[in-house]
Amino acid sequence: MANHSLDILFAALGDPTRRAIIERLAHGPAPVKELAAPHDMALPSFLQHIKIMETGGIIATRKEGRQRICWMEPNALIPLQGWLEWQRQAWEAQARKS
Amino acid sequence: MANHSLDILFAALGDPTRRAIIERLAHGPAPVKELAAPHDMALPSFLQHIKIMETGGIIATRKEGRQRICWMEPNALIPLQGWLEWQRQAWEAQARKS
DNA sequence: ATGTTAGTTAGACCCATGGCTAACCATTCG
DNA sequence: CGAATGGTTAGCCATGGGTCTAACTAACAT
Repeated sequence: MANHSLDILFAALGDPTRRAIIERLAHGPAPVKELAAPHDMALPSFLQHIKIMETGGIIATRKEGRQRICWMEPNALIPLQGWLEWQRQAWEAQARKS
Repeated sequence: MANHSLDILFAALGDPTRRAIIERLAHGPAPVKELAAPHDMALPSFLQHIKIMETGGIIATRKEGRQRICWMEPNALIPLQGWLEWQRQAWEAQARKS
């Protein structure tokens, strides 16, 4: 079961900066500047993370004046929950047999 | 919230070979040879994946004769489910406000 | 004792990732 | 207009991840 979208999603969440962005956006949209503020990192480096999550479908963005507003794509993480749940159930089914 | 263990867990699941190993082990323990069989890959490369998951606490292993048996560490993935669920709830709480 | 099986260790290689600076646009403010 | 703000693009660099081959060890089979 080589699922390319799981590759991208799991890899995206493997970085603490990106998880922090998600944690922030879960509470509502924000411009790049505000998202970047807590991360001691040059803006271009930070923007890279934004782009990774946008192309991965985890967040979406729109240009508004000179700002770029970012927000969660709330269903993006469902495949991950699905996969994890699947594993858990497979495990429990086999554990019950022994 | 820089959680190092989430780093390791998410990164581990970002690789399709490693997810496949988990999917297999969810159905019960197996020796390295059997795990490696479906993966067109040299044994040392494959062993690397095993080691990553073992040090990440996702699987455990024991030497048995000349084989090494691997099995799931069934609670390892709980932090991931926890984090995902947390995000989902944060999102829903803020969505309700608008 | 010899050969075969199943891992293991060591070393090398390549490319993707994550970070930087410098220079450049586009929008808004005074 | 001119300066400041918020992003963006381009190019560089170091590190790490995933792969390989070659050579070695430990256990089992004959």
